[in-house]
Amino acid sequence: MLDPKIVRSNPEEVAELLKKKGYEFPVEQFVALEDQRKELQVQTENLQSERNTRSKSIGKAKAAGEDIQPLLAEVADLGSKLDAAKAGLNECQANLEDLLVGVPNIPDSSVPQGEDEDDNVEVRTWGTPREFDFEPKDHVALGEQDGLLDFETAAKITGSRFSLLKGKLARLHRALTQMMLDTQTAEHGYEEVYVPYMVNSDSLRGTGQLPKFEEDLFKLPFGDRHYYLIPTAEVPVTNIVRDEIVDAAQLPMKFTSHTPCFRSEAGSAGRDTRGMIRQHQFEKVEMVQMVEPSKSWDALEEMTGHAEAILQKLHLPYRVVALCGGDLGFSAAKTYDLEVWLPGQQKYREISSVSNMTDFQARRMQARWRNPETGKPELLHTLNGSGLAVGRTLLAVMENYQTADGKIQIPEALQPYMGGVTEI
RNA sequence: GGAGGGAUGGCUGAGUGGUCGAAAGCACUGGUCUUGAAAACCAGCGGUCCGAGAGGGCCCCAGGGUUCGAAUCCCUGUCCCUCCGCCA
Repeated sequence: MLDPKIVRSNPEEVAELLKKKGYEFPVEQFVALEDQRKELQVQTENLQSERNTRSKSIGKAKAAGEDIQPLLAEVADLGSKLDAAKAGLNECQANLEDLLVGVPNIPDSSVPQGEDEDDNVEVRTWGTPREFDFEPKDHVALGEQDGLLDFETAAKITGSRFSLLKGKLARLHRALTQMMLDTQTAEHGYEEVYVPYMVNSDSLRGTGQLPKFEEDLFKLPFGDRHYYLIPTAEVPVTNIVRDEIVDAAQLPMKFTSHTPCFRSEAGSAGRDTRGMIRQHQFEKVEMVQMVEPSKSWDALEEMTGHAEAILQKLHLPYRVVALCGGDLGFSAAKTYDLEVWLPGQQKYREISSVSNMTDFQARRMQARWRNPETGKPELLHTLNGSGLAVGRTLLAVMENYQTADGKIQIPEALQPYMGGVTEI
């Protein structure tokens, strides 16, 4: 959520900044609601003040043994007036809340202008795409030739957009996960956490998936409410600090977690239907940081490096792109995507996304730290990034490390995790 | 699933329907003392909203209710703890 004070004081300016994200902020509607709120709030608070004063005097009179009947008569209709005022105020505040909770984060000034992914800006590249002296296959062809990657059986078990890995390929998937976790914990200082894979709606509201993006989630009835399968570990991990005030000494908080991710992929019918690129269920090693506000931009660069380190260990060529305004997510102020080279598609494809959410999620979550300089609780900044998406890394390894006879060589960094296996 | 107990400020923890936003301790901040530190002593110290300010409102898990007045009484829900049962 944006800071209501800032929105109130410069609604036009906020609207202008949000245009970069392709979002039209309803200035007039907001200002009208805000004016109404102010009036109703003052009115309600005056009535409350009056009730409090009078009730107190009744208490005093009673203690002094005086007759309180005349005083009771004076407050006779105060209650109903107050109820009416409160009801009006509540409704108005709910409307304002609904409006504000649907407004995306303001993009940072360094975010490139643009509408969609075609306008993203390449920041740097690493490595050189390998030259093949044969026609490289894509991961589907590679995996299906010996039945290690089996989409048909997965479809039988569940449906489309699920995958079944077998044997050494399943192990390679696990090896990647372990290598990523070990790197993030041992080399980059993250604390590993194991978290629930189902979350409540408060958590999703905190990180910004709700209320606007419910159709992207798997929703499970539970008693008289719902739980949701996590679309990313960002949700449970970031919500660790929801409704907390942490000491400055605890910052930065750096967590990493390996979880499955579940996405309904609503609205993506027909896109990336071949292979493991876009699945309802996939694994990811996530990095999350909670930092003091002045440090979040440095943290964004640092975290991007932490994701890059994995690709570098695997010697996978990639590029870093800065997302343009139109391609930025709802909660993000700035995002770098890492795109890995896929020989099967002759394209760079997203494999990680690292974002600074500034105080946007923290405000929704009321995640704060005590600033030693002011002694007051202030909002944290939150960041998250994939380090990395395991399924996509697996297929990147398959395609980049394939041999002419259809085998897959195991990158050196993974061999210790593969029990010495060097080729599949 | 059954039977009980609980939820109060950053933390621990008192609390009578009426100056209770709330004792006390810890933590924190400032001061005295000290070469310095510790200890001791003194003082300060919840959050949030509206307001230029004065000031005012709200918040004792959440939502309802009773009442002139609720942290305190009643109802519903959530979470935690203990015991029994079941269980990977």
